[in-house]
Amino acid sequence: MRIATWNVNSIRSRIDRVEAFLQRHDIDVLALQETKAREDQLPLMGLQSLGYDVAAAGINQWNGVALISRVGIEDIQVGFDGMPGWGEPLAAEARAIGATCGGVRIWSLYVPNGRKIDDPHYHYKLDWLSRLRDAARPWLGEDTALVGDWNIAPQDEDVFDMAAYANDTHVTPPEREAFAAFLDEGYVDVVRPHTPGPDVFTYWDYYRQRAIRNRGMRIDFILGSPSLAERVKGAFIDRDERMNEPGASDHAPVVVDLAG
DNA sequence: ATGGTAGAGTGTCTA
Repeated sequence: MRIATWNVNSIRSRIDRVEAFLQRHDIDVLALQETKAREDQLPLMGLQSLGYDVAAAGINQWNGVALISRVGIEDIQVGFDGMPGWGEPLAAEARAIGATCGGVRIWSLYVPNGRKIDDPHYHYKLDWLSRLRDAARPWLGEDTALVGDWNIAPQDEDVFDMAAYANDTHVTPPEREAFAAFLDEGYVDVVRPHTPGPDVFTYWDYYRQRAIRNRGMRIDFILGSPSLAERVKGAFIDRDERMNEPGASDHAPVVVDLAG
């Protein structure tokens, strides 16, 4: 089974590229972030004609998450118990949708950006991650994948220029500690072992021609529970999808192959 | 510190 995650930056403006991506790489399950569409705005026809079912959550033009699957979508959940995600002053957004697809529990996650380190959204980001970790702890014993845009670059090697991000979000010690806490609990970065070398970026800002200059960051991750990690046969970052301008999302898709 | 680009949808907000 082949699963992927992609911050698509509007599913409506890029539906042709989504469908091409699914076909080009023979994807079974695709988790999307920043769909920027309500459920009633989703472009479903083409996806359904390709054999995919869609589960999505989105309530405004900035966020939104979705799961696209051709191996079933069961037990769909939006958010989870005890976790903010709906209706709170800083959180009137859809940032997590989970479902069981082909026997694997997959969560499409769009971690809060944090904006600036003196912004309330920065603290909301850390709190959101803490609650996600609490929610995800019981899932360690199942085949679970936590995938999406984490808005954290966990290592210096994950940033094109650390000096450019001094005193900025995505690289602060508390954010890195929040990410590392998932690994400490037993979740595994299942992509890095299969992408050796320096080309690990998954995101290149639209500004300043950062894609063609390869000034990017690694902020999109697929974390697997131990049993899921044992099934991983390979992984890759579809850099070409990002580099094929114009019309690209600012993020590249990340793909993982599972045995069985 | 600021600004650069892109997408939502017309006012800016978000990233």
